[in-house]
Amino acid sequence: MMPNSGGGGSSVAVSDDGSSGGGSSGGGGGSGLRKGPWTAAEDAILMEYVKKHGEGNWNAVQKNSGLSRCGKSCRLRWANHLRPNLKKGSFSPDEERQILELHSKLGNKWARMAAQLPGRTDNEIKNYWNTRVKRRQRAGLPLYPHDIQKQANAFHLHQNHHHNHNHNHQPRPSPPPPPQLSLQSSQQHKPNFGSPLSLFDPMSFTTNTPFLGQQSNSTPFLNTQMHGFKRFRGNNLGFSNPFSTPNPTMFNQNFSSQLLPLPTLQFNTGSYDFNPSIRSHISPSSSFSMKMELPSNQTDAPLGSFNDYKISPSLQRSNSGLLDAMLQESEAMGGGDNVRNDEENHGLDGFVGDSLPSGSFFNENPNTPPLGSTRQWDDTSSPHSSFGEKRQKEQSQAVNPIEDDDLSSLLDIIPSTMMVSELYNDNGEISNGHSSVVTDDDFGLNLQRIPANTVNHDWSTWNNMPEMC
DNA sequence: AACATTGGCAACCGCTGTTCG
DNA sequence: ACGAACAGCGGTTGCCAATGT
Repeated sequence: MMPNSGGGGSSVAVSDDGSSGGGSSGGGGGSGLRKGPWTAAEDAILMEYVKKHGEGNWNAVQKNSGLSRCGKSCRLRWANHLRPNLKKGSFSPDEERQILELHSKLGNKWARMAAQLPGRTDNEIKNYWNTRVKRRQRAGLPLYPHDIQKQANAFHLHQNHHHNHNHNHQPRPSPPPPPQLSLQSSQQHKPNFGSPLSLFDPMSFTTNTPFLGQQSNSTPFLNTQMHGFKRFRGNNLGFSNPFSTPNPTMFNQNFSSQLLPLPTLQFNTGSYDFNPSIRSHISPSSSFSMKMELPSNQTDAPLGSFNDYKISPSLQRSNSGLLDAMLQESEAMGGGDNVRNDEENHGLDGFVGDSLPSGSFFNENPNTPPLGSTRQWDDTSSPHSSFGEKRQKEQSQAVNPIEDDDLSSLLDIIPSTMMVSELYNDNGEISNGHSSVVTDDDFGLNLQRIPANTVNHDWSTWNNMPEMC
């Protein structure tokens, strides 16, 4: 698909209130703030501002730089497009699987998911998921492969057990949500799929399922768990520098305990067990597909180098899930001990061909008409999907320098063996914080529309999916 | 060729939580 | 204790391009 050169947010407009939502976070209150797509000039201003002052205190951007954008908009633009080490382009199969696994465990906690996917933003993940949800929903297919489902069950059971075990020791500030399909806020009006595994079988899913009954009686994830960390801003004007090195001490003291969910969601595993009789042996030996693109058409201006960013001791002052991700990525990319050499991992940890483990991606939902024996659980049917890009695997594996019980339990469930393409292209990744420009001629784009009969590997169904699209 | 549908994505919106005076 | 300011999260919107009919 073409990069969105037009930019999403409709036409450029001038905001009357400037305070897009939330309290006063918009700042500036109605002084002709711009809305809509960002221009290169605006990007440059914002980049320059962050370069000088670091992240945080976004409302000061407008005041100090003359940028006619609300602080909220600045933060968003920075976080999603301008900050260093952002990884643009399609999700790799590894990343896609990670998203599945994380979503199965966390639900629509995009920011936390993004924290586990270096270089990816919550918005990206959210968009990916939403489009995928729509597609799979239309197709009546399960969202989670069997193995991920099992992992998620194990995870939640473990977490629940862990929680129960410590029940008398930890305050539980969040009351259970009302029975509903998701754990989302009351602003949600449309049917949604926020709950972990709630989309497992959309065709047969009803509010009477045991799963929901369990859920309704359970405590949701603690949405506020991160705040103690996120709000760890302090004495340096609230600024942080996104280009500094993470402080391991801070991680040990704050990160893990704040980041981790404490889900107590219970699952009725028996009700959602798939028939694993048919297995898909996915041989991801596909062509590498990775489009690199500007964050938008507005960022084609020279954005300057980050090399001269000052290293501020105020790094972790203002924080976010995105910063978490950055910190992790920084750790991964900085040649730390956790970083594994690319060369070591090529074609190793992943499964290849018939050795692909636990890939029983099927929906044997009795309510769903059989689609044939070749039906597979199929996510990379997404035209946005890509294959290969192995280095993301290393990144994802090297993500977490943090260890504690909860996080370990989470990470332990995520298999170290991810699907790996046999073919890949090392050029297909941004690692230096600049958006690589790959034109629409990028082969990855072309691959997305390859007819099934021209793709000579088992993943063809992922690209084709005649039943679905 | 024209129109409709779909996919992708940037940006906005509404809300909540935290910090600070 | 209270409210304003701030920061961030998750959901939604709306545009554009590609694809399908």
